[in-house]
Amino acid sequence: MQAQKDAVQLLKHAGLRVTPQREAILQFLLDYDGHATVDDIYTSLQDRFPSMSVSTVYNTVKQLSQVGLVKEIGVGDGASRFDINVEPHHHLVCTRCGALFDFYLEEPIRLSVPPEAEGFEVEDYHVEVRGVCPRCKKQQVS
Amino acid sequence: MQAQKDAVQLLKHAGLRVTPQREAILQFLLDYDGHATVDDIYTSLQDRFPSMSVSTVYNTVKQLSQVGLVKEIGVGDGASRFDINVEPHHHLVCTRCGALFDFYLEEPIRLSVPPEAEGFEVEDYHVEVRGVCPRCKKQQVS
DNA sequence: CTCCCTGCAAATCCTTTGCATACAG
DNA sequence: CTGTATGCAAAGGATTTGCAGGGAG
Repeated sequence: MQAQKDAVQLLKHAGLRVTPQREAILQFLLDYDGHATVDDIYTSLQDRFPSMSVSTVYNTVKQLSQVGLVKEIGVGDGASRFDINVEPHHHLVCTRCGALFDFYLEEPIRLSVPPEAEGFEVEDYHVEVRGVCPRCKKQQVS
Repeated sequence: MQAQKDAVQLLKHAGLRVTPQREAILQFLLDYDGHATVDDIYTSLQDRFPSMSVSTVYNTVKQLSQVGLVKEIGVGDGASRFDINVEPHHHLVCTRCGALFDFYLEEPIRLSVPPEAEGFEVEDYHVEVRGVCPRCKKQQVS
């Protein structure tokens, strides 16, 4: 099976031990269309791994994100979400329903740092655009 | 006293009832140099309002941010922070020490939204730049 | 064989909620 | 007066931690 092998390879290549749980979690994220929360992962894998604990999911996603296989995105309140898309990209967040969409910047940001932060070494940045998604716009009383 | 009056005026102007706690909280934020957490506010006002409860602080900052007197910023993990600077601006976050700096964009972002989000109505956006602040850079073992 | 991962439960942190009382307008 | 804010305590959700046993390399 191609997909399963991918997860294993990715883990090995990242220098992580390959355990059934890790493989399943990574595979789940690879297949998942969207941005999964820890709970999404945990719940969805209950069938196959009834004994898997939440902390394992937390441990795993934390390590996956440390080795750069996934990206943690924490927008607004509630649970963090995990994104298999590790390319630099950003997010639209619907303030009504919480939906999350990826988007890309047409050009990189240019920032002017204040004197106190002179010399700040930028590692990464993330743009969170808040607004109303098309679906919620339609449902608005007009 | 000039400063105290400011807080009262701001509250009145925003249509909020003026209570001693609200006045103190808003005043604290006006004077605070940085981005205070609920706990910062709560702790700092313990002297003057030993009986003030945490929920009052939460209630108050929530309302202040609803009327636009402060801005809530939630970066990464941990507690939300509140910013008296309500102009559109963005933040540098130090991944080592958690320090937070304001910055401004030299020009607004231009985004390309994906087809699924066609028609997304942008209300606001916030850029979170992660990296190493000058102080932490110096302390790095070199 | 060794060390890391897992599972479990408890703990922690941040935030919200319900309700009775007190106070601003 | 009336309605809202306050204080208190308890609940809630997300995440972390400690520890013993199990499995990967």
